[in-house]
Amino acid sequence: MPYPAGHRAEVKRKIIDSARKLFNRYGFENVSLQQIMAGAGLTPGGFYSYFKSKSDLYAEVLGCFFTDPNWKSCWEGVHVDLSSTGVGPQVVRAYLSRQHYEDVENSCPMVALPTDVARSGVTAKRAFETIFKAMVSVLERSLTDKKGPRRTKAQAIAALCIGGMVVARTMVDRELADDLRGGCTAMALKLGGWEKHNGRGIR
Amino acid sequence: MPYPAGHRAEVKRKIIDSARKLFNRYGFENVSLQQIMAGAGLTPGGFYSYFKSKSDLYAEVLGCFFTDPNWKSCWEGVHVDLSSTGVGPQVVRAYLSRQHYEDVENSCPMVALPTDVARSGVTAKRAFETIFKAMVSVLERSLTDKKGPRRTKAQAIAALCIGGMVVARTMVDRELADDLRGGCTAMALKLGGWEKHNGRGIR
DNA sequence: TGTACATCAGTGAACGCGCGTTCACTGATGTAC
DNA sequence: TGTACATCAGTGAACGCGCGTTCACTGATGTAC
Repeated sequence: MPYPAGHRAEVKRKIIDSARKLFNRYGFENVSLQQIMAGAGLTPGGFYSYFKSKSDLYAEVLGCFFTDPNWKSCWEGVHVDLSSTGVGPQVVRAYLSRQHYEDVENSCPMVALPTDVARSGVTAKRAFETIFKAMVSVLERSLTDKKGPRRTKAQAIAALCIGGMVVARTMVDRELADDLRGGCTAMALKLGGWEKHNGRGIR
Repeated sequence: MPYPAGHRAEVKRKIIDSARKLFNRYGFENVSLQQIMAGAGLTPGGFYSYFKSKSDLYAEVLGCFFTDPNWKSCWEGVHVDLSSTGVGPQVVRAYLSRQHYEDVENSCPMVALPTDVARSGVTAKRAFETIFKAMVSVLERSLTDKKGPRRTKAQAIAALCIGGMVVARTMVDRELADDLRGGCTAMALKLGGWEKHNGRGIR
């Protein structure tokens, strides 16, 4: 065993992390293996001892989204750590936040890569389904009202968050983008029955 | 004048139309000029007598979206031709319809290309802003309730329609995609105050 | 502790390919007479 | 009506380039003694 035990695992993580950031910024097809490997401090030739092909990397990157500490807390940890009803509005606000808008590299892939995935193979799509279902599940658990199908409502809130951020990122007018993010946040909270009614109802 | 008057205009329209369909299906960067020109019945060399560069074509394609008869009726014509209040639910239903889901080639670019535009230059983004504003404007005009900022509501409905369809296209499970489209339609209609209350309230 | 060795992570040049773009040329067209 | 011509829309081969992928090789590492 010429190298330490965890060596390969650590290097693989570095490659995936480099790929994730580059994919988020430029999309699947607009990033070369050379760029990905350079981001991990390596040369292009080494790639194929870690992955079978470039397209195999897609699904691994999307899959590792769940192990990324940035987001793990959102979809999995939060609804255990915090009060159940408080998670919904928290996820909505975080998702449509200025921070998420600006931090493209660490963005949720559903915002940065949905059309790339729509054009990709089954593996990438399944990874996306898993992420979306997790988001819907977290939101659904946090809904308080009894009437109406709760899952439908949770799906719509998720779609509103994703759609709002996707469209905001296409705008050149920053003010319009902020306006859109704010409006979607307000309406998502309203849909979930999470709006604040203290005072005049305006925050 | 060795060729008829409208000749160049017609050929240019053919190139743009071919590009629009290919872009919708594969994205900006994943389509070659050769494919685009072949789609218009031409060879690659001729491209540069019509456009300055490939990236110049992006904005022209997005811009021509307004002149495309398929969509023109949606954003511009409809609210003149039909009763003002009926347009909102009509746009929502059409946007999230099975037909729009399946017909990728003739899709609204906000569904097929938002992340591509987010990575593109200012010109493409401005074209997108125009399309989005038009959609919001049509929806806003159709809102009936008085309370609350109507533009905010219209923006959210648009984001919900776009987001729902974008996410639906990423799913491999067709049933899940249909479910999502249906749910987003219902919630968008509810947000706009357009849901039907005849009978038991279920359609 | 020190040396020889087997292992294998990573290198970097090479490959065939398709890309965006250029340009000298072809040939279909309407016009002039 | 028929012919010669000027125009210019479109052709297709060529270019340099960067891509994904391969592979013979290098050299850093832990182990054996």
